[in-house]
Amino acid sequence: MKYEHQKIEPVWQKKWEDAGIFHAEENSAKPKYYTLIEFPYPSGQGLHVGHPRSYTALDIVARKRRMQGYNVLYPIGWDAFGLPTENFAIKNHIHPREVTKKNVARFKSQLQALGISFDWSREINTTDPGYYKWTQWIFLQLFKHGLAYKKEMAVNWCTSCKCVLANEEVVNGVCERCNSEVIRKVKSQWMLKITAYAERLISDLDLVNYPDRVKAQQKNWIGRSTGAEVDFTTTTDDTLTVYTTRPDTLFGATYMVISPEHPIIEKLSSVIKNMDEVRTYQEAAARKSDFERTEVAKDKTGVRLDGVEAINPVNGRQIPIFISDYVLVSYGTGAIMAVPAHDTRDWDFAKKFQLPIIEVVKGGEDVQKEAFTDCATGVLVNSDYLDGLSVEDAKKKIIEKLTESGKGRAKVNYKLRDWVFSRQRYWGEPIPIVHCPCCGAVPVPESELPLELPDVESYEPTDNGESPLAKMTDWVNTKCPKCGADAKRETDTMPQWAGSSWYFLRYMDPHNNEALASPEALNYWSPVDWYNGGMEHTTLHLLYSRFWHKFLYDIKVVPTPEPYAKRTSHGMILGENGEKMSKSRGNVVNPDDIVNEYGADTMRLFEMFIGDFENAAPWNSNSIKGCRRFAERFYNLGGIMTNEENIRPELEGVFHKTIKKVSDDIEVLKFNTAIAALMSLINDIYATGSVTKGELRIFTTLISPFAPHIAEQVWSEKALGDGFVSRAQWPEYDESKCVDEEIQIVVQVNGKVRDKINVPVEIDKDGALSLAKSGEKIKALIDGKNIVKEIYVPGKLINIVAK
RNA sequence: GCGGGUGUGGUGAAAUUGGCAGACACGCAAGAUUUAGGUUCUUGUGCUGUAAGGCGUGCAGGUUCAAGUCCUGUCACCCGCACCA
Repeated sequence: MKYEHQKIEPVWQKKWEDAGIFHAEENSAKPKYYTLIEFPYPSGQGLHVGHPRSYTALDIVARKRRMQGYNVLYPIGWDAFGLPTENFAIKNHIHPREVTKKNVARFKSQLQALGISFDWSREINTTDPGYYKWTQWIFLQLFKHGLAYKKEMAVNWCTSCKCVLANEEVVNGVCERCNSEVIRKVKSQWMLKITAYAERLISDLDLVNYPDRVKAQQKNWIGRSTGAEVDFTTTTDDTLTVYTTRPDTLFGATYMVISPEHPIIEKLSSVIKNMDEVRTYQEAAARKSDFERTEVAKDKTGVRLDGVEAINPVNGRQIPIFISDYVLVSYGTGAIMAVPAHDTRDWDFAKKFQLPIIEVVKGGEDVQKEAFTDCATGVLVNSDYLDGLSVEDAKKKIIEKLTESGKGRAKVNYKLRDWVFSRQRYWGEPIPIVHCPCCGAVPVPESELPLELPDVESYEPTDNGESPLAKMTDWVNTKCPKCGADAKRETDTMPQWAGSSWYFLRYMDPHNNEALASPEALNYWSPVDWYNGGMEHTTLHLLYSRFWHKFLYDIKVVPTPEPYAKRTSHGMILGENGEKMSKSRGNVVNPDDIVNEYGADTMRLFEMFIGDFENAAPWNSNSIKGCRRFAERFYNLGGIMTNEENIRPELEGVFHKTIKKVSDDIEVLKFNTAIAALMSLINDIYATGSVTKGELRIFTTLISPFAPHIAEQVWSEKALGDGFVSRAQWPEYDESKCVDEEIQIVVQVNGKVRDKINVPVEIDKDGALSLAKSGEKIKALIDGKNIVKEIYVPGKLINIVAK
């Protein structure tokens, strides 16, 4: 028989589906294991070769767990709301629902052709009203708990999508999706108070098993800093509060800077003599996009407020106040005290505006030439009662003093900002809120959920920045659920991140109409045991979903404080030229072509063999052949099978070692070396000219998570066991059989390998040494020399140091 | 600037606590079989040298009997954040 993947793969896929062997069991007595991959956005391009890297990896884990006796949940669904679908719909005048349906069908058939052991009976879709009913429900709970609020604010506005973007969606000042310019625009937006969870989002990272780089990146993004707030009074008797991480340098503050948007400017407009100049600067700053504002970062600009000064609370000194766009309104208090001697940005500004620079921390070079910013070594000077203290001690002391006098307090700040949650778009979950002239924002009653997306004639966003839903007057005009007065529905929709912030919960109980999932299902399946996904989601999806989950934990909907016990991350698959795959670069590989030509098993083996799972790897069409050959060599083993059940003695050691290696490597994502070990084993088997039935059974079981179709085929053709190999038991190894009786050790002279000898494993130092010295090569090298030292590492080497 | 990562043959890459650098695979070369070609099999394949030997994990030092691995310095590239006070 010849190995024909086109024939066997669809057969086994159908048999698996018919037998439902990958369905998670209800009410199972087995221990549970929940493996999760990031559900795909069903784009029009179809599956990318990057998708199977993650899916196959956790498929291997899921298949191994089933064979180890676990009740495994490995689900799949569609993150189907989103802009590309909507844009395609607009362009081609098709309803986004139809586009989604088509794309999902294509993705599904592509995934099924890969033989991933998903439980298709639990398939979900975020655009399904039965699903987004609960997305809306969660939003209402957030609203009721004061964590969803509406706010007039400057937002990121994509000029092409005509839509608000979250900070996370703006990359280098342009829209992450369409690369168009993003400008700032003041609009009323729904916000989610993720900042209320900032502290726990950091501290609870201790509860989970994530890679350090993921934890570091999340911490960095949340950006916790400790310092103090200090109240400065002004010559007009107003108060200006600043935030600083260096309260110890307060005596060195020689001016203040507030952001151009700071509200005190309006308050002081009658006092400020150069208001025209101030207004001009404010307008210029407002016109700048975030991008421009950071592009020209190094050149400081600003305007001094003429007619008002601030008073330093520790020494009563009057200092000028500037406005400058290097101070951000969105962080801290939107105002800073400037200490040019010890802050590089303040130093630049002071030099440009010829402001005094007073040294208050000694230890650096001349502060007139360069700011001294090191906190670890300096000693305080020119600072009254702080003189002589270290920076650390001075911080404590000044905060103490400020607190006593009521002029300041310790303060923690975060870079993380609240989540801009509304989008002026059609293809998203409607926000279930009614705006009533008397009652304000009123939640749609839960009994009326889902609030379905109405059909509209045109999905184009409007030029004034309103959602296409605003044109649907029949839908928009409604009654206030509270007082019955005429009211209007909220017309903004939720961002794509909404549906993906809780989808893993829905898989636990996907058809429930009474709750997002039953408490029993949540208790049994929570938390996700192993979640694999891309690094690009670390500060978006992963953070958002941790936030939602923590909120659901607080209101006692879910049983665990963290959603994912373990997170791992795959590297990208790059084009053959080492660049990111993209249409414009012409280096895209279509997974369908690979599956057709080489088969799903070869595709799976190749993607796992390609390199370190966590690092990026360039595609290499040549290497696929090696994996295909391996698959064929495995299939051909059937042709040299004998009917013995035992493992032959000469292969016993290598079999046990390989079982151990493959078992261990899967747990630590070393799929490449697991496959290498299997290749090596098959080479050893071929070297003997035959394979016993017992040996082939073990080999087939070991390879089955990687190449399941061909494994099933060999399992059934050679009658290796009952039913499916996918239901067989994972092989065990015997530690004592992993150790060889005779081993080769290396003999070094002065650290250089000169000889190799075979010794029994239990040999002692003297025995090994005398054996080593009896070799002709070694004899010649140490002859007539003084032996200074002899090192023996059992099982490894001997090193003779001779002079 | 801050945080994280990478650097090893012609190529993708391996390498428990420091202990044989290059497993496994691709490619290449020679041979065998079959053939029209491919497939399959065997052998070889880090560089250098006829050989013995010498050299070799970005670069420069250091520790050690022994360093890809530890320490100090340095270069290059990649990813994330970035006027966050």
